[in-house]
Amino acid sequence: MRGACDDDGMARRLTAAFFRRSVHEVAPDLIGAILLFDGVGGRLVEVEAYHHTDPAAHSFIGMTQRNAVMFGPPGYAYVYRSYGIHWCLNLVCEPKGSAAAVLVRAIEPTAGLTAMRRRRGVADKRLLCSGPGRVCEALRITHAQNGLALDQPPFELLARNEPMDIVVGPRIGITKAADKPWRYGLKGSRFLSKPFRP
DNA sequence: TGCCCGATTAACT
DNA sequence: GTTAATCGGGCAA
Repeated sequence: MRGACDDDGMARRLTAAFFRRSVHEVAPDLIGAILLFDGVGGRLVEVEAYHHTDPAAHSFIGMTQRNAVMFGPPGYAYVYRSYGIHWCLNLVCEPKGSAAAVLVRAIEPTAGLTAMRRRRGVADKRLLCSGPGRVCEALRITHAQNGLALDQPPFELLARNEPMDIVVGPRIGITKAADKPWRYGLKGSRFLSKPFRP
């Protein structure tokens, strides 16, 4: 999948076709893409891949009320409650039925900094979106956004227009399949939720 | 119905 | 480094 811009130089909007591929192709291709919600957001610098054959995935046990969106078509938001406190945003991938998704773990803030600081209650730019729960608080994403299409407002998702230096490592905060290197990040970014071990 | 636990975070020592 | 906060999902009973 080419990550370049359109002929007219404008950033390309990511649609379902972008997501209808292996979650392990989509995840690294998302690094560097711009994710906005109501105009607030920035550059994706850290994501993780999940798939229904993966014991760590919510979809591993089969379709339930909570994970139903994961089993639907690609290009939609799956939002779930984490630890009874936080919200986490996933982008559904692969053809319908794969129940695969990419977890958004960290964003480099570029738009709506004032709103993010107000919502998060912190001033440090590095603490605004460095973690899946922080991303949702900064962008004000909750269960109300579960099932929304990613290629239309209030979401806006734009492809990166240049190659990125991607680093890979084990996923964070899981106990099952913890050895799988399905965490992807932008090399050298100061906005990761945790550093990648060399 | 009850119990256990989690794709987390912030505030501790 | 450790731990409390906080609550819905999933499953056993």
